[in-house]
Amino acid sequence: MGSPKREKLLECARKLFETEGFHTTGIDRILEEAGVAKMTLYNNFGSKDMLIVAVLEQSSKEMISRLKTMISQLSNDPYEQILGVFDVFSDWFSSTEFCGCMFQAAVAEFPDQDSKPAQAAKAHLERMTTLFEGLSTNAELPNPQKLGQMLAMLASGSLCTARQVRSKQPALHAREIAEILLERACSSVTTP
Amino acid sequence: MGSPKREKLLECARKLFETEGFHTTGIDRILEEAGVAKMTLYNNFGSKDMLIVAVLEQSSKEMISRLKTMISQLSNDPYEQILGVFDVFSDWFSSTEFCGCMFQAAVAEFPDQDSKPAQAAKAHLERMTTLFEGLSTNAELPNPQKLGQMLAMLASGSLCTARQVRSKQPALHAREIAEILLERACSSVTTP
DNA sequence: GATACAATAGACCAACCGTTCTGTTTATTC
DNA sequence: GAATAAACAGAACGGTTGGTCTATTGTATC
Repeated sequence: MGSPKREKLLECARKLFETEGFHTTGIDRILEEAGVAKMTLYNNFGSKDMLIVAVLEQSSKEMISRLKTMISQLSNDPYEQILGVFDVFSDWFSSTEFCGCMFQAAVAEFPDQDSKPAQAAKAHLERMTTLFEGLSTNAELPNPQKLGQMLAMLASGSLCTARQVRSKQPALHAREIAEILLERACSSVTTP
Repeated sequence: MGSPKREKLLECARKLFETEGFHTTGIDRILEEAGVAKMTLYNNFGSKDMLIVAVLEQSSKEMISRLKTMISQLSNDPYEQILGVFDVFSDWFSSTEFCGCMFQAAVAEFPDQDSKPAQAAKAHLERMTTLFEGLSTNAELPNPQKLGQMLAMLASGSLCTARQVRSKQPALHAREIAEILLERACSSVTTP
């Protein structure tokens, strides 16, 4: 399932798409960076768009699973794990490599919602929402679905703000808001 | 200051950029839609990028001023006016024309932060933040700067979520969170 | 050593891009 | 009515794009 050339292609494409955008980075740039022939790209992925989709899908799954392991390392308490997501974001935003969220970029660069890249980006949003919803359920909070959507929106907001201001502050603010949100949800169920 | 041809160009360009993206819509599409000769574009704006900048600047000023008048029509209370922003968003998201926030799209399509379009998009974010900060100051809430940043982030989150789910729900959720935030900020100053 | 397969480099393609240039038409102003 | 300037249509420009084709090279397996 993953030939070394294919992996190299995915890795370089991801890096370039992340830093320079999807439309702006040409096929040739990717090939040059990966040290791979043109036909290997087309044999493996079929087209540039499908390469983009493959990059998005791989990145999404990788990000979600990494997020899950990192927050589970931080705490066993699902309540703390929710806040942990924003701690992970905080570190991410602080790193020099950070240049915004690929999936938000994909949504913007492929306005046609029916296009494959746009659908891949949407799938990621749903995974993030499901992640938050699951954590809210584990924390036995009321209305976990709504809370999941709110937290995912908060995460999106911090991501797209961080892209512009290039600081960890949006993550800190989002965490603070999430804390208030959880506190309220918690007290609404423990006190009448 | 604004020749009719120039206005027509700006209007059509805005519509096309909004619905189909900046890179994807070519010069020729805009000219065809506006019924304008190529040289009029280059005489008025110099380049495609500068046309984009002009569109972004005009749209930003228009949006901010429209937002201000709409929330002032809703209420005189700055507290209610803050929430009013999300009511305006709610209507916006519900409309069939809604296809996401131009400025977030610009940020994604121009990853180089030093590029003119990216700077124009950043200027808009600052205007939004300043708007919320001003309203928070008027409402005599503590730490209006931080609150302004939080509310702007909330607005961004609702915008980029709405682009994907195409519903008013993100606006409703953001409004609810904003309400909680204001309530807390308010009580922290009235009660010890 | 022969066969088969994968990957290579690089020429090649049509299409499109943003931009410039040319020559003509229209409208405004004196 | 002449002069000036703006807008026009459209050809042409050089460059880039995603994608295809060809012919060659390496590398396994039998």
